Amino acid sequence: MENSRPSSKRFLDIVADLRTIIKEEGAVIGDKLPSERVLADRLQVGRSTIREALRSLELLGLIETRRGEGTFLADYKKHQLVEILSTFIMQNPQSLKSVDDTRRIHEKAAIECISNDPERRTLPVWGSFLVKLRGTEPIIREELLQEIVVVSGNRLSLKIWFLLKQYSRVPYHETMAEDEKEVATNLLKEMMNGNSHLAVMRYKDWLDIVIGERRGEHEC
Amino acid sequence: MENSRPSSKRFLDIVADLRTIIKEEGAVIGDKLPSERVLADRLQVGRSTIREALRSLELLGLIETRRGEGTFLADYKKHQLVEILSTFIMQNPQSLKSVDDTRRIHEKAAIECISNDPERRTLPVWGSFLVKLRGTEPIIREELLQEIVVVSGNRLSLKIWFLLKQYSRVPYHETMAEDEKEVATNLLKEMMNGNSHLAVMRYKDWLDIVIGERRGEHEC
DNA sequence: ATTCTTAAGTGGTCAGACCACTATCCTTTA
DNA sequence: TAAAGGATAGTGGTCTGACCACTTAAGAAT
Repeated sequence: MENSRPSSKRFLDIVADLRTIIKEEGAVIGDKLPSERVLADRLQVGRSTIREALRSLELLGLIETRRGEGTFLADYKKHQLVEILSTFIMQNPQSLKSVDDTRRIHEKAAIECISNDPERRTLPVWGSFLVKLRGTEPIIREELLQEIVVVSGNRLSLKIWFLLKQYSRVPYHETMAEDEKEVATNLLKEMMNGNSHLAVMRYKDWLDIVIGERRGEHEC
Repeated sequence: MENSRPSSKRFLDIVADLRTIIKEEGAVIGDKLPSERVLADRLQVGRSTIREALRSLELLGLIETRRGEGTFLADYKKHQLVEILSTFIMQNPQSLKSVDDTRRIHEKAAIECISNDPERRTLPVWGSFLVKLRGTEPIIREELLQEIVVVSGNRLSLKIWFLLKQYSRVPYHETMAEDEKEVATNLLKEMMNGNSHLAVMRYKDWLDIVIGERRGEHEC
């Protein structure tokens, strides 16, 4: 079975075999996998080969290992995909602008998504935000944007957004000023009305307030 | 240096150390890395630990190993971790949709960016594409989109797009049909005219052709 | 019944030994 | 001289066995 065409890279076969085992045993997220020694015996390979395969899957975020306990199926919805590449491929974070621009791309897309979806744009959470914006309580900037990106429903986009937020120079953790609240209110209203175009314009107004400069530049 | 806070997973530290070595030596794609035995000696760890790290990076497609020759920096743009994640992570159709949606977010943003930038939208490369689209030569789908994302100038967005393209189920490597060429032509024209709104609409027309279904859904 | 000790099981790491393969140098040969 | 061939060193691929650090749970002592 696993002997079909043994490639020159045994550990790659093991990766495939592990997939088979997981599937056959119907393992669910959080379940414990057989120990390295058991796997080595069952697949008739050395333990080091098993480990090379497991470590690869671990770096991918597919499994999780705990010393003294065992190996477990990880929640691959939180794949470290982006993190790995952010530390390896994207070794040139010299362009903070790229980070900010990309973050805005996702924010803008989320706003449009919600505006165009009758269900999402009528969620009660937006009404709650409107009330809070009218009040005097301090509101952190990222609260609103995070809710927007979350509600848009694209988990990968959300993941990327969270990552970029960390690298961003935009002061997302600060509270909103009064005029800022007004712009945010307009943004929400346009979004709830399903007018994605105007909602995006209000979003850009808000950016102007937060950042100050940059208007008229190409907005990439 | 590499002894700063050794985590419980040594091989993860090694992964980081390898990144440092690659960076310091200014290694470029195709360059040869030090041998496993040399690395083990230099980083003061066992060879198996080095191998676990290297195998992880190999599965990610970041390096390439050839028995008898050595380990080389791979071209991450082409390698196939597609297969791995499509069999592990991407079993969940929800994840697949996230990938496709996110990829479209970046494509759409790039189109808007270029449309709104007088310099970028008048680049001679678009004229070349128009000519090619009029001709009978086969054109690969991703050629045009890749050029668009490249020209948009956001390197981070480009890297994310490259990554997502690998995971995507959309047949980007196929050639364009005749009616497809017409839509692409319209997309380019609107973009060159600076009409981002219409350009995006043509882009969505193109998506309809490529994928077939999905129209009227909320487009996130 | 509680606490403590112990043993078994697990992942983490290392060292050494082969094997298979590749490239290179160097001898042999035509 | 030039080509063919073979020995050799270096590389990744794999296995074995041995520790270590840690967790868990069974069992002993209180």
